[in-house]
Amino acid sequence: MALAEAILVCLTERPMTGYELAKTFDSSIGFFWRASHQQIYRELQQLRADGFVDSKEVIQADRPNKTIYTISRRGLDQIRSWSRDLTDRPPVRDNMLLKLYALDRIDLDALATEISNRLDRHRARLAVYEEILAKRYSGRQLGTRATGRLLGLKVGLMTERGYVSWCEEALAAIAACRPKDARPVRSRS
Amino acid sequence: MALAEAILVCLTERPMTGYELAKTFDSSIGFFWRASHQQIYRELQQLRADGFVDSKEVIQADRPNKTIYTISRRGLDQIRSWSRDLTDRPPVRDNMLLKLYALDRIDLDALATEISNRLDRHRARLAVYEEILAKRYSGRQLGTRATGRLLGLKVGLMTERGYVSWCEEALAAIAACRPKDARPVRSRS
DNA sequence: ATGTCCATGTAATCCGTTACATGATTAT
DNA sequence: ATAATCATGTAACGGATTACATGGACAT
Repeated sequence: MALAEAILVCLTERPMTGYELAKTFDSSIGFFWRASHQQIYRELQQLRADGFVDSKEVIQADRPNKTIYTISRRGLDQIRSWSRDLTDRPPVRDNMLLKLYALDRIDLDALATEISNRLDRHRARLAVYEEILAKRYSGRQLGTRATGRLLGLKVGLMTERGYVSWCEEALAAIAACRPKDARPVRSRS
Repeated sequence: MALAEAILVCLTERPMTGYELAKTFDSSIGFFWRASHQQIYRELQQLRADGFVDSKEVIQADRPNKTIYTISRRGLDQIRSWSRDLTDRPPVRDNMLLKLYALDRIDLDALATEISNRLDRHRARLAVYEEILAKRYSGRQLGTRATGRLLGLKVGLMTERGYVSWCEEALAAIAACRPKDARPVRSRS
């Protein structure tokens, strides 16, 4: 299982609490690996038991106490040894593709709405990636770490760009499947 | 859960046994939704209990008996009503991207091997998709069902093409991270 | 007053993977 | 002989999702 390694990888950046990790899994590393706070707290117990992280409780006045986790030497070794396991691409399970596969049996309006929602999300995500690209990776010499981040970012850019244009094409193709229906509003002329 | 609907969608094509369904989930529909035979047999029990499929046992002489499943009226309704649930993109969890994110902490040779393996797979899958495109969707008028299938195929083509060129770029970038190492064989000149 | 942020958890359920099991037929 | 194909399952485990729970601080 790789949730453990995803957390360890985060902690190579800096020591963090479970809460901060959970937030990180909603943004940066979350682009590659999704995890909820419940998963993270559970896994942190395990990582501590295995000696991959050290923990230190910090008593706070106004706020709840917190526990800061730091990656240990054994944790770093674990990342390296995990990196030698060759994995395959993750399995695909996408409702939208399933719906397309049965396009003649489903509600086309609902699917059009779904694709349109996704189009919005892909555009928004693409904008985020393009901003990161411009701000952090423009025309500089990159070290190993930054090279890896940039390659990951490029997977994201490629994916989002691909889906943006695919969604546009799909919406047009699905609209063409219903030539008899009234088009969704504003087709009054 | 959508495994149920994935099976129902398959059964809109024709009645099938669990075994045939399992094979289908290794090819055509398996490009969009992976499922093992154990999952399928378990789910078929449930679908029958819910009245979404009808089953008929066929006694065979030379071979083991088999059970043929047919989608029912209620099953078709279920597909339609499921198609109205708006879902979001599936969560990403990819070891390879995680390794990239920690490129300075991992074994670069192992990652290069992993990416190279994936490159082979992406090329092979792309060839399959291109053949399907040429054989089944060249220059004809398409009905609703075929339109959906073609749109799905295009997602596949886009994905595989993107990854093929990304893998090539990534291998070059990772090789450039180790300028001091002996290049993997045949760098004798 | 209502909601968001900080900060951490437990419990139940569902889903997917891996391993184990059987047994005849047909192809190399 | 050996492997693949046909055909169907059970059992155990582990990971992910969803729901529930607490409670103060601070902003609108």
